[in-house]
Amino acid sequence: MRCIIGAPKGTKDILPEVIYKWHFVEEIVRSLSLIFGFKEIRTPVFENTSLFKRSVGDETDVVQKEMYTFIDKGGRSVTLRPEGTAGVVRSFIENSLFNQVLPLKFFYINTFYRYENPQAGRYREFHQFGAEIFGSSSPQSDVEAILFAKSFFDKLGIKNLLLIINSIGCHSCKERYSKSLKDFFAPKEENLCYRCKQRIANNPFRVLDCKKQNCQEISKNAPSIVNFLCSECIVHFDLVRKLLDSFGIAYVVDPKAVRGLDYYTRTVFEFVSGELGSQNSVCGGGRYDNLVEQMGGPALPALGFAVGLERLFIVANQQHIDITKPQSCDIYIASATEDCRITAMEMSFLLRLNKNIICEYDISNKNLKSQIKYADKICAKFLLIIGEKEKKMNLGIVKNMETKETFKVKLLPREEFMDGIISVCC
RNA sequence: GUGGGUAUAGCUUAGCUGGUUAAAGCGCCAGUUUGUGGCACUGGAGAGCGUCGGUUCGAAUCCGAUUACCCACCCCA
Repeated sequence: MRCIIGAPKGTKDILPEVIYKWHFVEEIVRSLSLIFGFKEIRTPVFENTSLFKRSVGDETDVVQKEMYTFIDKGGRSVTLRPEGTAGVVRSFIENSLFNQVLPLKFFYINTFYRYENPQAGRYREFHQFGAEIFGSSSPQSDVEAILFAKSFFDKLGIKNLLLIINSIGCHSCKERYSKSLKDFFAPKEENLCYRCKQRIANNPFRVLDCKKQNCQEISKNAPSIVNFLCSECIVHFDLVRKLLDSFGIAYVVDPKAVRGLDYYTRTVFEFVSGELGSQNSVCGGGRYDNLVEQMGGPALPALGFAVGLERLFIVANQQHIDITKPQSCDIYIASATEDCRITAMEMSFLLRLNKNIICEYDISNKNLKSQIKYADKICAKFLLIIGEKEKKMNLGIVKNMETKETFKVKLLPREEFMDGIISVCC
């Protein structure tokens, strides 16, 4: 059946039958964050458009073509968040969190929005678990972030992820590299595409990403970032690698790994999976040492990463990671007559509210047989039958649906009833 | 934004070269004698074939457009 109005393109409902998987993953995020000292932060779903333009970068694809931007009734341009870092950085500065003891570590589980054509592992609304660390420039914090992500995957039982790392240099390295790229591209400007001609001036790194044939050809011989790293950046990257080595974390250095968001500096990393189809990245992140200052805050180093949860589930399913479905009904209370039905209802509330037992009873006037069938279908562990004769004798029949064993319990007094149920069912 | 594929009951599908009330399995609902589930049997509800338009005496079957989904490019998680 088709609803008159369907869900927007690229969005998905998460139905009750699978929500427990999300709860499971979210619970791992929360418990792990607690242990690792990352505190949850919640920021708005929408921000002022300029926030993303300035932080993510005006020339990036995310800003250029993927943002859900609209004018609100007050004439303000606002945008549904396409990523998590910008909002957290904004909040960090706006709430003067830099005055607290540093470093500070945050995590979030949020929805994000990108106007893209959906495909495997890509949606217009998607979920990310992300983490950010503010106030440390040391390689330890890079590895702290990487190990946090790694521990999360390990805890879930996800295997065979490849960790890719690279250094794209600090502000001054990028500056020098940028200048070199400009010098390289300038004489060839005529052969570049319209967009790239503009990019040379604004953001020459993006020319390297352009997929127009001509631009790609020209980019082939462009200088590589590797040759522009300053000694500090080289030392930093070496230390990151040494730390990873000493922890026995396998990784691959890929000099071409460049994150598509402008704010990244120095270490960038990514966890990729071979079980994902074309969108093979489950986690991406890196350092953004200039962003806080650039957004009006103090000059503080920072870094972070984000895990795409939809993609994570694809990998988890591929690897048959089993997440046990929680019990949906402990006891179903069936009733034979109208009068018994009321008793069933009373008993349900007693058990629910006093004993935390997941308890169901008939709310649709089914006959006894149908009620029992229903109890079976919802996988009730126990069945309590309130029968007419038994009720007169102050008794109810409890049946273990699996073993078919039956027991009798007193209905009154209430305390005795509840104790009786507990002793039989727990 | 571009390219390819798909579009039939809740789900998975059959409907060949156009022809009467569109079919099956699963699921759902009800019943199979008095108050007890999972099996079996019987019956029932449920789609007018994504949408709009065209060709035709006649279309789920042909053509066009459109939308959505799947996959890919780009980019990202």
